[in-house]
Amino acid sequence: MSSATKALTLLSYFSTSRPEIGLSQMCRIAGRDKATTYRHLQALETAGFVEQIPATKQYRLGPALLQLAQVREATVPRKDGAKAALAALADATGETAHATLLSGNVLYGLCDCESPHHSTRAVIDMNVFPLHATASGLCSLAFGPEELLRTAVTNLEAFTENTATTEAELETLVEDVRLTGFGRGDKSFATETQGLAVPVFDHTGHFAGAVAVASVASRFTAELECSIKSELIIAAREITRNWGGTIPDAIEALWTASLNNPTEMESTS
Amino acid sequence: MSSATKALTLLSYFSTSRPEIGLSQMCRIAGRDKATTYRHLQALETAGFVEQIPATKQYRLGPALLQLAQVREATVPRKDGAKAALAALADATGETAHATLLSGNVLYGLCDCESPHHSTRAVIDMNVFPLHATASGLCSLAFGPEELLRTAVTNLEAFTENTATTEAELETLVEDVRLTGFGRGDKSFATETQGLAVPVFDHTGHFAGAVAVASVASRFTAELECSIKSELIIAAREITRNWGGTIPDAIEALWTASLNNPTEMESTS
DNA sequence: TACTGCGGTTCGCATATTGAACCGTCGTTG
DNA sequence: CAACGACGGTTCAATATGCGAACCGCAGTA
Repeated sequence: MSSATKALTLLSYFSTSRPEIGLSQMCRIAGRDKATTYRHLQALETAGFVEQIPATKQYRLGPALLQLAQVREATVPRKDGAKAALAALADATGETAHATLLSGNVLYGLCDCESPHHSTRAVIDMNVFPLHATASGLCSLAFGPEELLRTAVTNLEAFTENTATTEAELETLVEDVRLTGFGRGDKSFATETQGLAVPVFDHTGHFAGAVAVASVASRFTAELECSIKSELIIAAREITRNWGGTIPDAIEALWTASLNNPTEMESTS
Repeated sequence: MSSATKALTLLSYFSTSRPEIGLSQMCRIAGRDKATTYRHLQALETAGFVEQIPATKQYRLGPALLQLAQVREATVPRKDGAKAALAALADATGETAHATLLSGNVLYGLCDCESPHHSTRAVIDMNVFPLHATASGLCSLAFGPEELLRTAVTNLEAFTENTATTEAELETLVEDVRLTGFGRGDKSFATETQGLAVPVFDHTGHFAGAVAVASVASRFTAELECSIKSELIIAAREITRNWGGTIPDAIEALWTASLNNPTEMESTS
């Protein structure tokens, strides 16, 4: 791991739920030496990727990110194209909706949207989505590039007791996604959440990412699932259109079949 | 310069006008070795800060930036607070408006807004604003931390023949800003543009950045200048309020005086 | 006063980083 | 078509660079 990579990974520890991190705290989180961490934070600071709050000496994400994100959006304005569809999806289902973006072998969270409909809701606070344990990740494995599966099996971390931890388990899950057209995360990432995802495609015609709904497991019923699936399809079409792609006919057919005989499809898993 | 810093600086070469950069091109721009640049780009890629377009092998900014910028915005939503005011400013003046943010010793562009009023207009395409050559930069030197001037004089690059290139020249310019409350960039950064800027303040009560209007030199008249100044003051008050700060009374007084006897003030420069 | 945890610094060692040189491939051109 | 140059990517010896244990001063506190 290059030292540049090490420095950059520090950034991923910032999140909306933990926006400010002190030096010692960062050392503990990253599991690295204080001097090293300090130098890395300094490097990040000179580049404007973090800034130090003078009062508390804590670090937080810096303004240079706004710059670069702006350039990225101006060049590849995918986030804009997803926002409206996600809002509609969250509103229609009453659950948290989010979109993910595959870049290389990594699935990044792009944008998420909570619904105010319930007081309890799933909160998306991730930068990178594990491929083997989330509905979006399984979608990527099912419809993304084939080599993705090879990288996924190298890290089958068990997030819950439902996480697939063997290559065989994972392959059955992926096969199920290929049959139904829906990625399912049945408490496989967090014990309280139930995820459903569908793939989206970009102008190259390839798999580009996924759009998903994370529901609270305790209120997840067959009716809700059916409703979420319908809305997911609408959102996937919308986002795919915005990104200049089209849903492959094969997948549209899967969705139709899957919605018409849900029980038969579920029995295949 | 740490290798992390070196890798991070590569990111700053991306801009809306140059969103995709190949390996060799990046080497030339950065003036560094090919192998080194390649490794740096790889590190950036694994961190999601750049991604490689499979078709052309060129690199462009990656999706991880969107993540982090989102967190930054959620934590310190300054851009949102400036957007509306900038739009109003651009609309009222018919010129390009922008806001800058001081972090450490560097003045970053935060957000800009072009007015559709004229067919020719100033285009803001900078990540970092030179302190000695822009209206916003002079504002920072005049009202920001004192040590800023020391770092500014270490790089007095001449962008045009009007750029201040000696410490003495720069100090007269800064002194003028301190007397009038307005930063002026009289074709000091580009030969065709005329900038006017005022400082904005954040919740700490310190100088936080500047809001500015960049006009096309050929249509810059005394009337336009007066109009821009009035609108700038309105925008500065608005943005400062949004950032939780207040305009120091001393600066409000400068503006009032400067607007009442513009000729007398100009004679001091 | 002694103790703890904090941000920040020092310094010798060893490892990760460096860049000249090299490779295979592509599109161009005489 | 073969020679050419530009490109992305790789190798390897040399050494610059990053590393971390130990240390410093400070602030809170018991």
